[in-house]
Amino acid sequence: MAENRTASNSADQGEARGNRLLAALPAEAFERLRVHLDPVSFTLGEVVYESGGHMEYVYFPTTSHISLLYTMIDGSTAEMGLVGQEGVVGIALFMGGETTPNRAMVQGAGLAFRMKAKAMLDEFKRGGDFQHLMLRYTQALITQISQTAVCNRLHTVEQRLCRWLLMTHDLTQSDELQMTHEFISHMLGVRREGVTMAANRLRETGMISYVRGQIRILDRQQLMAHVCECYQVVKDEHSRLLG
Amino acid sequence: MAENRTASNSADQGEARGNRLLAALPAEAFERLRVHLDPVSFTLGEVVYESGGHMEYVYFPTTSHISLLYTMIDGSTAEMGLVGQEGVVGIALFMGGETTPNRAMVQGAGLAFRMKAKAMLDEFKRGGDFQHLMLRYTQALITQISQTAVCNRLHTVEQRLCRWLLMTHDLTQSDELQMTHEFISHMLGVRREGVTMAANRLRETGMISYVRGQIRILDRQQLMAHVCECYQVVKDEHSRLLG
DNA sequence: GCCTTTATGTGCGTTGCCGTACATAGCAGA
DNA sequence: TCTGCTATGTACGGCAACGCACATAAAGGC
Repeated sequence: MAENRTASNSADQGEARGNRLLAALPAEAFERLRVHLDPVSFTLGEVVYESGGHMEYVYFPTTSHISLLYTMIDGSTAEMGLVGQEGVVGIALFMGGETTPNRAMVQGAGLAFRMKAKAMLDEFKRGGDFQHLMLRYTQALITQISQTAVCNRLHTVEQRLCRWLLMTHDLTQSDELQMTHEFISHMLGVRREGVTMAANRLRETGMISYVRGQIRILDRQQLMAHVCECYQVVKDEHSRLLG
Repeated sequence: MAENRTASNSADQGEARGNRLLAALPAEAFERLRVHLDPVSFTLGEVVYESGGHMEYVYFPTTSHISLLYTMIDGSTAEMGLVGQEGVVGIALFMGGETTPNRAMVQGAGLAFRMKAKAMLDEFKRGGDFQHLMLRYTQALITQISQTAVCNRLHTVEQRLCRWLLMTHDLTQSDELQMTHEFISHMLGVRREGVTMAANRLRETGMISYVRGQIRILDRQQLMAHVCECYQVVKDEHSRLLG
């Protein structure tokens, strides 16, 4: 999948502007980068980076989105962040760490544009708009991770499920989300049954519907009314930094 | 307190090397920065930055340490990170965000060296060792925050208390930590009674002793055996990036 | 020495989530 | 159509942490 890149042509790379970070670059910087951008198609569940593994590319998602996860020794997992068209996967490459202790996994199938670490670093080291944008995005991601830390501590599964559904919906081009309760449970770091119970309550009040791995968002307004403050904090901080 | 700075003299600023980030700088870069470094004495509970507030300085702690906290609308709080002599407070300034939604509060009284945002940014924009060091430290901090997110979700109060005591001990020059159960409860985001119960169990097994806001670390080995894996993950990643 | 304040200890009922077990219901392939 | 697999529903006991109330104990002011 990750290998279905075409010969670089401008039609492909124009679509890279579907990623909001790339879209925010001035034309001059984007022109320098576009030859290094290759489209990649991600499938659900695909592992983009393994924890501590070698990172060859950074990825700018357009229609895909990717979870940043940590896996404990006992195998239990929890998500710390979620990256879609508003961000970039692989910040460790420009932060200088080369790798991270986290796994990155595709949570929504779709497209991304990848760039070799070296090409990205060359542009980063120019110290211009690209660097500025990457660092501001990184700060937004830090806010997201921080808020996840606090949210995990202080809010219920039901509230966290609302937040997670809203975040995922924001990164998805449709009201249909393809994911099982089991999958969500690994993201929220809770039991599958806990997700089933919470999802059931959201269904009873008409916020969502679902059957076998197909969740439909029916009433965003009501979800927004139900979610904890964390959702809005992260969103506001993101628009302050990159809006 | 924050105003007891002396006329800049080299004796003072030599002590700035007590901060490990400043210590890791090559002499040439440090020489450029040293005239901008002013010693500051922090008292327990002092607020360094307010959430969303103006940030005039970055701070390089030497003997003090500072908590990064988030406060919910209902007043409940939880810590996302802890910064001492190995780090710097105010990363939002070089990340380009100017502020953050977090509060920074002094958790251990002591010294730090502060630098005006502009002077710091001038050096950062040179793109040399200073920038490199700041970014690598930021990545280490991201790991700490991430691990806190996961730890909050998956581990018990007792395990998290062990982790927090060990982290704090690492940043303190003595085995005596001055903090009440009440204070710790705000950091861990739990009830005061929960801290009392957990602390009591650690005392019964001889790991710590305490009376009225004075905690003494008696048996680090046993604490290490009791803590969740999160402690070591953060420490290892920190040495990988900055060791 | 007494009084006040602050820190810690303890009890009690409740809740959220866990671990486990098993039942049902869609869907796919033989 | 039957079979098997996967996704979801439900139940039960257990435990960790909660909210609340109040008891004790150490330090400090007078």
